[in-house]
Amino acid sequence: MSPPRVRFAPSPTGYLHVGGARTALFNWLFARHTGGTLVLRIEDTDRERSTEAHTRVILEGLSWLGIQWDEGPFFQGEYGRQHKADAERLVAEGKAYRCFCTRDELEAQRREAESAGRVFRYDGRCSLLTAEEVERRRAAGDASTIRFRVTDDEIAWEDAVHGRISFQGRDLDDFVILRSDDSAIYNMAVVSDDIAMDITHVLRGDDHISNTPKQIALYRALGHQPPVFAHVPMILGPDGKKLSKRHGATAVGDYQDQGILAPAMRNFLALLGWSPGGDREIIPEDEMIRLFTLEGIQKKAAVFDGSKLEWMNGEYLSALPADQLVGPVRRRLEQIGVSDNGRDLRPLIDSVKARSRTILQVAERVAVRLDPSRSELDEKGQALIRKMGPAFASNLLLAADALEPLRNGAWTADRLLACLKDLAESNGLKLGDAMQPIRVALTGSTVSEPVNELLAVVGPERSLARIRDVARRTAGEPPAA
RNA sequence: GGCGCUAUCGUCUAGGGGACUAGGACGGGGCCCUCUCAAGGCCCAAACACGGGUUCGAAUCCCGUUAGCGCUACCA
Repeated sequence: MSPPRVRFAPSPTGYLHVGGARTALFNWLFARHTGGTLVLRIEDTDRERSTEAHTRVILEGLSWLGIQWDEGPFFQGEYGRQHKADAERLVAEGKAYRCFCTRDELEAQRREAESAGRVFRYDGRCSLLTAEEVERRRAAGDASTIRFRVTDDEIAWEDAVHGRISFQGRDLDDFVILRSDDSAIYNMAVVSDDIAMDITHVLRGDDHISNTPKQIALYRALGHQPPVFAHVPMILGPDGKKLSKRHGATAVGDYQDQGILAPAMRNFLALLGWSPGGDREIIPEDEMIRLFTLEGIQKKAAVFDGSKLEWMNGEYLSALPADQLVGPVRRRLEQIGVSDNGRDLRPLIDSVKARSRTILQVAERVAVRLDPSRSELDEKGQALIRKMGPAFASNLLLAADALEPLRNGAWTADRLLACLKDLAESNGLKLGDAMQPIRVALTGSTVSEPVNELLAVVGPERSLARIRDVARRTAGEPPAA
């Protein structure tokens, strides 16, 4: 059997949605796993809503996620002649027919059916037209569409994720395949293109299940073997409804902006609706490709859980060498207007990345270490100052004096720790009472890397200046109640 | 309404008739470690939608019910 050919076919009517991104990811994983080919096709036949900007954003999103396509991008809009030719061929073979019903007439029929409590299905009246009548009306310039003639047989297929799915032909009506302006309707265009591109496996959202019988009927009418269909489940918001704008971030670009790492996003998305079996959570790209199978795809829709994404991102962040974080962190620093003064950011990144979950957090914390005066006192920091009372400022001053001698050349994490321990001991302080005020002074918060390491990355000048500054400004605090 | 799909902890999932006292992960809670936090270690709470079958035996197979979702355009 020749290697599979799959495709990802987004319409450029919006940004790259996480659902679309996951569909693309599954196609890519399948292609890589099987040694097949991934074709990218932009379905831009909806002229009203498609834009080049959207196309570009979608392509960038895919690239960011590390999804490379092997062929394309092709633009469906360029294949209009083929779509039309296929539709007309079906008419010539009697498998489709010209329909002269206008939208208004159709609308009236629909309303009538509904008020009678019936389901509206096109009754096929135009299929009764004689060849002469059709010719006469076309010659007269009457607009017409082409409708596909659906037979009553059962249409079934073995879906790679759902198993056997079947529809009855009589539940379908004769659907339009070519508009009166000669452009193809989605189902026609897709089938025509998938045939032309030799697509062997169609992996797409399961909201397309009800399109599938129509498409299979078209394949058969066109004399082609339908591909294997694999309908992947939808992604839902926390309320169980289809994920949409009102659930917050839904575009992959949003996550990129929030400081999510591409490998984390990819890992998270892969596990939404697919499982290699067993307990795997963090799965590197090559493993993922090796383990990916259609059988591992879930039937059930999955809820997008942002907190798990963040956790996973934190895992990737901690594991990533600081080297690879310098670029993104520097970009973010520029965005928030912080200069790195030409400093090597790696030690700073190393000291904060284990405690961070996004690049944004890393950058924020690096910024504070670059310039402690940027820190903002948070609630816990305020609570500590209240609790310690005058001791907060006086311990700070004590520390500054003790640390002063290390200023020239001895400002290392080891020496700083030893010095702080001595300080606590000789003044009868608990280690925490010596350390915490420094932490708060430098970061505004009671949470950070070990204080000696913090001091080391901030450096002697800024540390000492900041400690004394904060000591001076808090010296007037009232004693604890 | 019609047609279709789906149903295991709050969430993502493991599970393919006995290995199930239903496992893991996120999130939540507790303890240990500890200058704080994170990490790490240990522990706790938390699920097979319901009802019928089939079977010696059912989370697993079948049927029904219920619920959720999708589609039902000269949109894609």
